[in-house]
Amino acid sequence: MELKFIPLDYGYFDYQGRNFIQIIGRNEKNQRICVIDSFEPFFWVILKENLNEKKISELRKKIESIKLEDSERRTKVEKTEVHEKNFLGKKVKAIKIFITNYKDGHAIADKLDFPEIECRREYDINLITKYILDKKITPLDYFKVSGEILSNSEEFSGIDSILDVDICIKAEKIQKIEHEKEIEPKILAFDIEADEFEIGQGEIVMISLVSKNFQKVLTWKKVARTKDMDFVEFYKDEASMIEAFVENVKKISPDILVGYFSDGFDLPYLRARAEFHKVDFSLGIDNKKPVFARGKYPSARITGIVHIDLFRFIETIYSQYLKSETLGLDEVASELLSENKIDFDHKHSSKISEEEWLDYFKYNLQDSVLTYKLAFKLWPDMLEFSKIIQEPLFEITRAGMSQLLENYIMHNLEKYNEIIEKRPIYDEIGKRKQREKVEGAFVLVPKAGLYENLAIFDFTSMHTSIIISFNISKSTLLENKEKESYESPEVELEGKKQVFHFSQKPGFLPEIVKELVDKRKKFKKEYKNDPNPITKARSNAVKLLTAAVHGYIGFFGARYYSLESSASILGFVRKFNKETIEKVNNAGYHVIYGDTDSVAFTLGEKTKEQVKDFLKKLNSELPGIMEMELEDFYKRGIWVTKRTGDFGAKKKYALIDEKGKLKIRGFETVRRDWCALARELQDEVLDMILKEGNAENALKLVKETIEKLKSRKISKEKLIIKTQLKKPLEEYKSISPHVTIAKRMLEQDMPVNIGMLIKFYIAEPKSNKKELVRARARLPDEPDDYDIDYYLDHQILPAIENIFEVFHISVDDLKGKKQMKLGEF
DNA sequence: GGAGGTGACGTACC
DNA sequence: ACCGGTACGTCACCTCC
Repeated sequence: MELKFIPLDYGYFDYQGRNFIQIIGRNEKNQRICVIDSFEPFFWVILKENLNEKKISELRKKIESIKLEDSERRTKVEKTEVHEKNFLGKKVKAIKIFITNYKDGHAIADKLDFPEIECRREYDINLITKYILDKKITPLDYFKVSGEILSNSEEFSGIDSILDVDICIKAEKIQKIEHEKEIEPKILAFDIEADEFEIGQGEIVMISLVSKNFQKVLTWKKVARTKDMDFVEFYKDEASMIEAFVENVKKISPDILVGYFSDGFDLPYLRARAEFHKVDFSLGIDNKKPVFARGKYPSARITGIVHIDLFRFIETIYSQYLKSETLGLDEVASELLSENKIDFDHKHSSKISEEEWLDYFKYNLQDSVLTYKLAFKLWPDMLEFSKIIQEPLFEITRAGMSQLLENYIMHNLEKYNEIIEKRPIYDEIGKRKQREKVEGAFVLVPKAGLYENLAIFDFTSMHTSIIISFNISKSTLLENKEKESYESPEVELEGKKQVFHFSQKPGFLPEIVKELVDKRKKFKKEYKNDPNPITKARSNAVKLLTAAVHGYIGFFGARYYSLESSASILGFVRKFNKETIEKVNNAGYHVIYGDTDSVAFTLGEKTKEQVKDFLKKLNSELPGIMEMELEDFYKRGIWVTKRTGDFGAKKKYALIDEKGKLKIRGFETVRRDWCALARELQDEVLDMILKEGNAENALKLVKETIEKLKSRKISKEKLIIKTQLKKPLEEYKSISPHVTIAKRMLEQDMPVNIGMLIKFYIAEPKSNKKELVRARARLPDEPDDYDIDYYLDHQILPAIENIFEVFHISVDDLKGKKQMKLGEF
């Protein structure tokens, strides 16, 4: 029997002490397929140099006799093989050790303390990753599998009758085939509403479910049905509502179950309530409950159904493409779908009036509708990440950038015959985290002012191109200088100034990164020629991976961590930026500013053509694949002074291009922790100044705004300050306004969660005494008067003062009041 | 008891 | 534990005189 399938979900089970892989996927007839594949687990020991054949064969005998007696299984070394491999770029002899059960890899490795062994590797890799590496059954590709169909079979303790699949096949051979079209997954979105925010503390009032041609809200509240409530199903109590949820999931049988923050809220809540009522919560196609992984980032895994928490994917990966200031469902849906959540004032279900229930149901349904639509919107990105990195969707949607890149690297090492380096253990991580920081990039102090006629050059993928051009990595770092080697600029590391040398023999990591850069170019072109969501996602995915390489090398949890490499890369970054600044100045331009990989300068008398020719010349002088590009020409730009000190502020500027489009960096306008009034005013002031080249109209606007503020004509909405709560309240050493407000919210039984934006405004002091800002902070619905002086001195003026200073206009001019002279007292 | 420095904190840039 | 260094600015907190 032979059939086609696309792998979606990977799991494994033990049978007679051995590991078997259980892949759940779909075929072209849209049937759900389970493929069971064997897996021969193995890891490596790398031998010390110069061992003779006899020694090696003696060692193999010793290794082959290893058995694990105290294990719950009978695990032993099944066989060994000797291979010529590479490890960290060096040729090594290694023994491949096959064992009965991968889960005992650690225990067996612990017994391998023979003096002939240099080190043991690849027993710390996730079993599924190891399987994909070994057999190349990569997620979301098409495969042809031949083997025995299991139907009411005794095989694997009757697994085929337990699993809810259309076909279960025991694989003999699996072959990748050319894919016809991308899979269109069956997605089911869900969302719950509960009475208490604390998980399990209240009752779940309703659950919404949305899939293709399917919209439902399940509830147990006794509400009089109105004609608009067709989508609502009523149940006798919370327990039977949860049962109905499980039944619906089983009936729809989706490939993907998607929620928004469902790892942290919806699924744990459902589990807690199911446990409370002793309701069966077996969502898996194997009739098992979801498996919850605890930790800082909890996750919920369901056998056979890929559970995706969209919030997780957006937070770690997709947020860089978004403008949204918060990553809540409402704002993200608004940006990506131009659709919003339904406005509904959340309250305890006991306080909801008869008429309000319909709105609450609609609200709940809409959340699932948005989640469903977002899942489709982001599907190309999840698909492409999964295919490029070759890891399953569940992992891809939860991994950080470093994890993704590391997986990409691991899945691309075979070509280099490399044995995979170990993950740092606890002690090592501790050591790495304690080390002092390496010096970072260079930022040029700008001279404050308004400038005309500018251009910006920047290096394309600077850190990554340095890694490739100078072959920088853990494995290419030389202990001693060699004749043919790349030399880093002098850098300070561990208190001493030093220079590092890297081999000119290409290392596997820089090579893999180079391939990534080539793919980036290829996919970018592909997208240009054929713009669609898939080509766009593909191009973006490699772009993100390419950009993450330097961060990965300096990340304490990385397998290929290398502090020397990181310090060297940053040394080159500083060198090239400084050199460029100098060259630009020497060529008769005037450099205004530079940060890390960029340089901004005025053209003076020079023409654009001259600038472009000059760029060509600069590029011809750059080594390796390093390259600079013209970011753009700008009509005007403004740099301001710091509020403390009278020199130019870094990372704070505004530019206007020739089409009149503004590019604002660092200013309060782009900071979400400033009130809308200050942000909008600053934005308009910058716009006027950059368009007009002078401050006259802007000054008028400021004076008008100040007058409005003073006469309380500004709505309170514009004065709300939003600050994120970053940690549990009790961990704050310094009690700032937003912490005070969060505490008050808690007292009023309002939901307070880590990560949420705390909103408040500043009211007039109650007494004459000078009160702390936090004493004057109020919740948005508290009815006090806003503090005019606070908003003037702490929001409006700080936001615009330094801009006007460029035009020699002082604060007193701004306030529009004649100054009190000393003589008047 | 007010001035000024410093640390904690949040946010942005690259 | 889940990319890191540079930088700005606010507010609370502490010390000093």
